[in-house]
Amino acid sequence: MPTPHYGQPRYRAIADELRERIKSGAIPPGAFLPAESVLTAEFKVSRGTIRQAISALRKDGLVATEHGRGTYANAQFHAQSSHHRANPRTRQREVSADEGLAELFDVEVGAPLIEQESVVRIGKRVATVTREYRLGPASS
Amino acid sequence: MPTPHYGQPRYRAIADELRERIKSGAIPPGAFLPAESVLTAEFKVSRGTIRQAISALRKDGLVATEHGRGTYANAQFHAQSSHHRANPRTRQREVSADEGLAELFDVEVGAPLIEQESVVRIGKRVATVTREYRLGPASS
DNA sequence: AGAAATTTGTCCGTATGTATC
DNA sequence: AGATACATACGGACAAATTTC
Repeated sequence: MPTPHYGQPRYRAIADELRERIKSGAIPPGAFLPAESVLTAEFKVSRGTIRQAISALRKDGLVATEHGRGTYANAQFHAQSSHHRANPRTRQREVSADEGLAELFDVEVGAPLIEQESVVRIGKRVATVTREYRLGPASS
Repeated sequence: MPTPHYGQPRYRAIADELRERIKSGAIPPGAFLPAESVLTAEFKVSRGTIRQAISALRKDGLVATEHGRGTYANAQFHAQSSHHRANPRTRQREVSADEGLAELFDVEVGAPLIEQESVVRIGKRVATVTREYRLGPASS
């Protein structure tokens, strides 16, 4: 009998649980989370649900995932003013609309937008950088 | 708010948008479309709707899907190779690297980069603007 | 060097329940 | 009632990157 989702969806509950483990230090920065297969066993949900939960954490910048390797907790505090590059392959932040974006979105210059930046590396070299813009939350 | 489908259903609007991206070259022949999960995020619709849209493109022969790999644009001998540059949703230009880009690409601030901008409209509204950066020609 | 195992990425099909036009 | 669409969830299969043997 699949899928009653009264109240809170399971993927969100799982995301909360994992977030807690990271913030509490049970999963220290840099350490890998259990594999998806392990998490499905632990929480007794399907893999898709686990992936949904992890996806939420990734969007929050809490974790990063690498194909064939795993998902690990990010060191997210003390982010800037350091001399060496961590590896944020994707990053979300709020920016002000430049002239071009303002015109496209039909907002004023300087209006808040959400920028999602992702970096594609080939080997160590950066191949492409993609910045995707959406309207900020303060818009209907 | 779920489901106002005045006039055109959303899956058809999304199919049109994707078709446009392919024909405009934003998704060149052979290139993969974003994954279903990415498209759900981009268009803010459910997976079922995305699958409906892609299914339409597949029926038109515009794209092909391979299990476990993804969906890619077909090498579509564009019929008569005519001149349809009416509504360029995508645009390419040369820009100067800002601080963030310069660091990622490991070039100086102000170095020339190629920016490819594409605009996704849902109905008349601009949903997302994507700017993709690559190194300019002046780099080997 | 090569094969196997592990792990994530992606798609397939299906299902339940809700809501709106 | 029917079509459209949402969010959630299942289980399966194949693909691809990485690690281990």
